[in-house]
Amino acid sequence: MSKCEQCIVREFSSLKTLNKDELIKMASCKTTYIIKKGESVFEEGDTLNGVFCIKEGICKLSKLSSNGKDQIVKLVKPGELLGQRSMISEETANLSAIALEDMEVCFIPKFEILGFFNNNNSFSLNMMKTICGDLKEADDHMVSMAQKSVKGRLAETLLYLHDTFGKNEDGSLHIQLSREELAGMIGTATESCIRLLSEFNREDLIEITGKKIFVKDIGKLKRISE
Amino acid sequence: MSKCEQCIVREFSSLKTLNKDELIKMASCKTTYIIKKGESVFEEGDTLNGVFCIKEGICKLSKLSSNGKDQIVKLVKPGELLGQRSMISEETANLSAIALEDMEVCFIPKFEILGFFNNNNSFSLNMMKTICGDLKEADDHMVSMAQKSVKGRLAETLLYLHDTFGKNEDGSLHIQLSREELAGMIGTATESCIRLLSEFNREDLIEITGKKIFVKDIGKLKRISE
DNA sequence: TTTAAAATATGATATTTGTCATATAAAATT
DNA sequence: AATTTTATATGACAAATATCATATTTTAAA
Repeated sequence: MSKCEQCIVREFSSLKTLNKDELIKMASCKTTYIIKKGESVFEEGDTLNGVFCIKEGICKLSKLSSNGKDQIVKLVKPGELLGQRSMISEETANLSAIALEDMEVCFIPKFEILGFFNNNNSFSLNMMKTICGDLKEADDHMVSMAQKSVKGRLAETLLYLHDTFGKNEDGSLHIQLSREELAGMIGTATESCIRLLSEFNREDLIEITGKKIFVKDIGKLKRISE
Repeated sequence: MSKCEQCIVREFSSLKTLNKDELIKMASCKTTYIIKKGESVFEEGDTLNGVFCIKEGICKLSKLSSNGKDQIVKLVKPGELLGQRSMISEETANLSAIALEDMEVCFIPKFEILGFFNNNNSFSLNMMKTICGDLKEADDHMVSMAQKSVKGRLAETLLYLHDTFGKNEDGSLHIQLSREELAGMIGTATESCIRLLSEFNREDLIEITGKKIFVKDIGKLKRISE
């Protein structure tokens, strides 16, 4: 059982407000899991009796739409928590969490989190702020979906991936999504997504080499996204 | 200064977890405002040093998109609170709140709410649950926007208005939006919205008499929305 | 009441996007 | 290495949606 005190990712989530004793207590309750790429941390409809803290690996939060397509609602990075919403609402999960890379996550049981809520006000407030941040993101995302063209959404998403997950040494986007997943993020058909990527490539906004995507003209992409 | 204890709408929001003393304290801090139809409670970018509790009247929460159109993100009813997100995040308002009917709202200052957070755990938890509920709604709404056709979204929205705000005595939808506002809810051009309403009317899914809309075939609308 | 302005409605047309078919390339399996 | 499966790519076409023009109706204002 590793010590939570020393875990670097703790710095990024609401868990940073916990004191030494609370961290020790948490370390004794937590369970660590390895989730392989493509596997789920949890799925829509699952009951979550706690939250997951991502130590390593990126995952997608997606929802199956009534038309049979998977919409990716959000990408989640190390340091962030998963499943707070369902746990707090006492509802089953509204989204599925699927690993885009091999992941390492720690599960922290509900009673532990509720205990922190009761005894540590800055923890509650911090968690509330995080959820409020998610809400703002979701509202903004909704407006994009409703008001922007598919092309605008693709440009926006490429910039988001670039800014949020960074580049590899060769300059390509660090995060590698399949065309189907990218289409699932922007809410369009896979073929449309591929077509627009080719168009962006032709117009030198990006460069495509196999699975790798290089963002070449941030300014123009920004203009297209607006 | 009216007493919050006796205010019926208190029953519907997180404020229901407050005890008698807290309510008396709140009553002495609050300010009541009358907002006429079309006026704003607050606008995008405003700094909110507290929350508004809606005593009467419905309002829309909308955001101006980069294409110049207003997207309606949510409608808010009496009993609900406005502005919690911005207050908790300590950010300026992300959305504008505009009255769709004459409204009566009470403003409760931030220090008061933060005091309740500190002293009343069930208040914090309840507020957290509300925000989590908003987040779930927003995620679901986003998936609809991304995956459904305009027709599906219109059907969905009509059912939502029907189920959430009810009917007048004559059977027409209680809430009356302009075609432009309805288009702003479903994220489409006003003309497209009008055209589809006419189509629904022709196919006897709804009946249109001037501004009044009568939902006639819930089953078919449900099918179209999926 | 008359006039002006705004909202609703509809047609014509252009653009965007989805669907289906098919080809090629890449990855996984035998 | 050969074969199968899956992912990517592109063309052809259909369907959905936006835009622009204009008519009509409703509402607001003079």
